[in-house]
Amino acid sequence: MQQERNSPTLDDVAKAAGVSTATVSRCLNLPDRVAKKTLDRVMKTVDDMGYTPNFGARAMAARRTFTIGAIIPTMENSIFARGLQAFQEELRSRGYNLLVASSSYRPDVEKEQIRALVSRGADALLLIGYEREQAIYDYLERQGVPVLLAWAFLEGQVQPSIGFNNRAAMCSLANRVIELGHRRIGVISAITKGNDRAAERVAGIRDAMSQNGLNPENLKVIETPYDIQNGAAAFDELMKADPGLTVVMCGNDVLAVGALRKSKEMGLRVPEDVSITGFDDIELASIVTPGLTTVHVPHREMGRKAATELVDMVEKISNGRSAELQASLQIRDSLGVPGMSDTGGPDR
Amino acid sequence: MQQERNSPTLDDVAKAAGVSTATVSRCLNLPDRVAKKTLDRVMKTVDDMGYTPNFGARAMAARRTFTIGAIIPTMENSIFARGLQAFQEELRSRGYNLLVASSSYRPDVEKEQIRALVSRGADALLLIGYEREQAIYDYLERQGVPVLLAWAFLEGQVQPSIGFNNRAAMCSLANRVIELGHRRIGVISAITKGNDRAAERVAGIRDAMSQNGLNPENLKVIETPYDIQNGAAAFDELMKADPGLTVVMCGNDVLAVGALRKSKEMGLRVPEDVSITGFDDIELASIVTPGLTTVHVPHREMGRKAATELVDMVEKISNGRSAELQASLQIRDSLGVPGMSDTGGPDR
DNA sequence: TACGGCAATGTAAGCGCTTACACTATTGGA
DNA sequence: TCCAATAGTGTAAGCGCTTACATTGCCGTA
Repeated sequence: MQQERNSPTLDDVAKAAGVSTATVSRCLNLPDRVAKKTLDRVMKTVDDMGYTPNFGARAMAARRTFTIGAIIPTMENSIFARGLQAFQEELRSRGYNLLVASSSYRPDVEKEQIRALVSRGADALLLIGYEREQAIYDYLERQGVPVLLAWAFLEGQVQPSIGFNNRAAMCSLANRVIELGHRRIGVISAITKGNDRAAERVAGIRDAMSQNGLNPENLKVIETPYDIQNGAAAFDELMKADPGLTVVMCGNDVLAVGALRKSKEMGLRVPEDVSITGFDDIELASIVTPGLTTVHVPHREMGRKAATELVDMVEKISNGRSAELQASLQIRDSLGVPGMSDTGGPDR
Repeated sequence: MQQERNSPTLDDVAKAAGVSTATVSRCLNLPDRVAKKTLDRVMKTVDDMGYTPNFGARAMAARRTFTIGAIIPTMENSIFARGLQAFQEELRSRGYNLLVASSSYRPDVEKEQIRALVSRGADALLLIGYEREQAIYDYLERQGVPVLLAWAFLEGQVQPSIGFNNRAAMCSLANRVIELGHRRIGVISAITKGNDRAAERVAGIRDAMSQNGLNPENLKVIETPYDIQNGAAAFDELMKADPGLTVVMCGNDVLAVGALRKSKEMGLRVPEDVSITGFDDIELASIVTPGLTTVHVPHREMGRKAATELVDMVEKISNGRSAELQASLQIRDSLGVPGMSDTGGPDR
């Protein structure tokens, strides 16, 4: 069961090329410290032998990996995909690699993944959102691993972060909703426990209600895991509990798409009978019919900025600067004025 | 610029617990070879110090990583997400980890990623499709790294693979299309160069044409990269070049969704004016309106089987068994009979 | 009582690499 | 002509872990 790898080592290459291991190593890492002639000969040998350096050994000796780890809640859906793509591209252009892990929105899994990435020698870590045990931040500090948070930005937090204000963004969408005349609002949120983004978004809706003289207590909220099916089920539950709802605001586009689909099944027209809004502006939002009114998040910009900042942190150019990006409303057709329906508005 | 990590090492733990490094290592890896009392004391020390083993060092000493690498063409879209998720779950239950990389459908990038994963000590590799330089297989063989291919299955290939017959699957969909009366078929395919799945799918359509007495030469094919926008553009081009097309078969669902959207913009009704089909049956396929008729691929099953087989290969239980899975037609509303339109069919 | 056997632990040799330091030519300036 | 500076290369000490082998102490048995 012992793996019998006989891949060539630095030593093998050195012998074959008739130089010392130091020289081979230099050819690979600091080519201009080596005579052209030697370099050519060594590189040819490297190619001929199909030599690949052993990452573990290299990391151990050099005490760096040029690898940055990122832990996202989910790979299966595309919320983070675009941002991560940009993150990776930027990282690569700076000479770093990306190691991704996903936590399935589970704090215990995230913790495990953090240890795994540290164990693998990640030079720094990108994490999503603020909310996690303090012990984790302590651990990371002790290990000397810089961390940057993304997809969230809150004044006065200790941890450096690149993101936007989820609460304010959702509040501004809710204001728009209320402006249009909606009074009876239902909410389908992701599970807020352990997920500050989700919690902040719901809070943003309540803010808007208060600002407009509505009682936030009246807000009906259903929490459910990130999944189209769940969005559909939640919509059903919400509408059955209160058929007078004129708008259902969803914590993310995926839930909103589920709601949209369910509304169709229930024979409700959107936005005539009921309006639906999302959050994130993933590609799907522009594809469904009607197009989803949502909050546009600057994923790519966030990914790019996070990458440059994190590299700066690793290279001690910065010791962690936060940046707030702006999310904007993306108005499409799924949000309308209440009471457009022939069957009579709820407030007649 | 030198990272001054002072994270505790095995040695530190050993000293603190008053035992040798060997004992600490055993506590971590073979707990039942250690006296209960010692074990408890050591584990407590490990916890207290926040010790995390250094993966590189461990890999080097143990000559195994319990990590399996997978290189997929893209993370951004969800074709592979579901399969990969299942792959990972199964891997985890067998005590292995997954390391993912994406190649952006570029052979050179894939090659680089393969080296990177080998360099990181992957015990085995999962690759998509057959088509790549022989040199890569040779390299992997020399390195002693088992490989399994997925998402494709072809008789008589040397490499073990878990997948389905793309050609036969698409052929069966095309047969259905022709059965319904379609004669003028347009195709939007992914780039076939370096992508055997894409090429096989187009070939499958030609097979069906031959079988039904149509001339495969007449098939109009546009190749374009995997992206909704591109699908839309290709649809536009196809329909402008030949407005008489009654059906556009797409190489995957993403392109099909693009085509669907474009058809709407062009004022063409689906399937009355033109039918559209996809391939893969990603979630999106059931969400768009009309629902996409497509080929259902057993992603999860494929991921699961690939994981068990790959682990068996690493553990020398198997030296590579192939398995063919069945893809099936998923009939929805985007495929209809030609000439349903009031505006007159092409063959009036 | 003596001793084989076993359980628990320790000792130390690497695993494949980087890099500080040492060494040898070579070069150019005084 | 001599010497300092410099370029090119080699030597060897680890980096943090696993594991074969050696050692120790204990038990049960003859």
